[in-house]
Amino acid sequence: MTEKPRKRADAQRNELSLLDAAAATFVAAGVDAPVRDIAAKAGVGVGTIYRHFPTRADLIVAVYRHQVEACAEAGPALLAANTSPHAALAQWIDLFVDFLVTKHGLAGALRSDNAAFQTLHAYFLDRLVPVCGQLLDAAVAAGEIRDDLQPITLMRGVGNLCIGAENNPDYDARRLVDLLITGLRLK
Amino acid sequence: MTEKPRKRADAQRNELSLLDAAAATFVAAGVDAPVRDIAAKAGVGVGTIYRHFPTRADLIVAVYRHQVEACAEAGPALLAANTSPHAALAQWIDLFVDFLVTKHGLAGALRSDNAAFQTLHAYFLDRLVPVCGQLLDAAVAAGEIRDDLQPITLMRGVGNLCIGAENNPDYDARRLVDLLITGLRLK
DNA sequence: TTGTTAAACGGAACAAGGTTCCGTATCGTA
DNA sequence: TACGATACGGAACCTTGTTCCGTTTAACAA
Repeated sequence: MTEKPRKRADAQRNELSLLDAAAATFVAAGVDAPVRDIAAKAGVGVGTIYRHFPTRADLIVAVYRHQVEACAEAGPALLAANTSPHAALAQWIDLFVDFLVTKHGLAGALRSDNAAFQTLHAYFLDRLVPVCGQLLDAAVAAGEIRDDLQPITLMRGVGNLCIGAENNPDYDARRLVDLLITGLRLK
Repeated sequence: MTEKPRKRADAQRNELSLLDAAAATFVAAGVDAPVRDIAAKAGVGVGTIYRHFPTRADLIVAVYRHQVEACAEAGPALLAANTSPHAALAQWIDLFVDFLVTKHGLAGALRSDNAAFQTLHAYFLDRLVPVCGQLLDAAVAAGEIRDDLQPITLMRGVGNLCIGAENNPDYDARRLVDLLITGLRLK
């Protein structure tokens, strides 16, 4: 039962190089950076990228997995630390916005209907929507907000608002997200 | 002074065909449809497209100009027809959302930082931001909403919320825009 | 009508990026 | 050390945007 087809040493090495190179390239040129650039920076051929990460989304997910996990785990923690669930929700959304606006092009990729980004989309949604739902439910239960907004709609809306938010002087995504969360309140 | 370098008959004809073909193609395949497809549908070579419409944005603007103008003109009309400027604002935004969500891919194009879409961006902003500003000012003057939101930020936010809204069952852009406008209210 | 010319046309050619494929190199093991 | 499986590299191919130039055609004057 315990399969153990351990990967070859060179394959493990390359996977690491690729992750490093991708992280660096994403910072410098955004998550849409050419595959060839990433391969070159990692010192491998393009074939090697596709072997390890069949789609760009797989690579992006691998690079940001830790941060997404951290965000997901912050949800319950914030709920526990705040007396007002609405405040916890606002803080959590803020965390999510922080994450998105510092990853050049990520919000846009999340939105893309390109098949290659399907995995990315699915991962973010699977991991974060339940957390968002928890916060939303708590706020509804506390009578702080309206009860007719689906977690997935909120997540998508916030994601959309973050598109193109990086270093754009006359577009304040955080501000808009804040208005959205405010609009959620009853009364 | 009155220059009259009238265009050649074939050029005028082709421009019309192109506009028709583009409109049809945009409906069927979105505003990102391949240039070659549009050229083929119009029965002209790709060179002819570029001669008439140097960038894709020029073509998009030409196709949707009438509708954008109509939207712009609806602003003052709604203000005059409503006793509450906030209600007028909500209705106007609704018109804008209607326009965007029925044009597959347009909201995304509006957001693109690709140089080719610069003109599109500029046209929409030039034409609609002042109208939005007028509505916003009136609502502020009536004491209905907070006074610290720039028209351009609002327009961009609404545009962003409309990205990917076409036939997507679990994403209700209109709903989110509504929350945003609600969040604007004082109290 | 016909000749001349500037305007406009078509589409081949080129560039850029994604993706596939297969001959070659390397690893792990007997 | 030899051998099979695994992984690698990068050329080649596809799609889409964009440019360029030889050819066609509309406009107009003689």
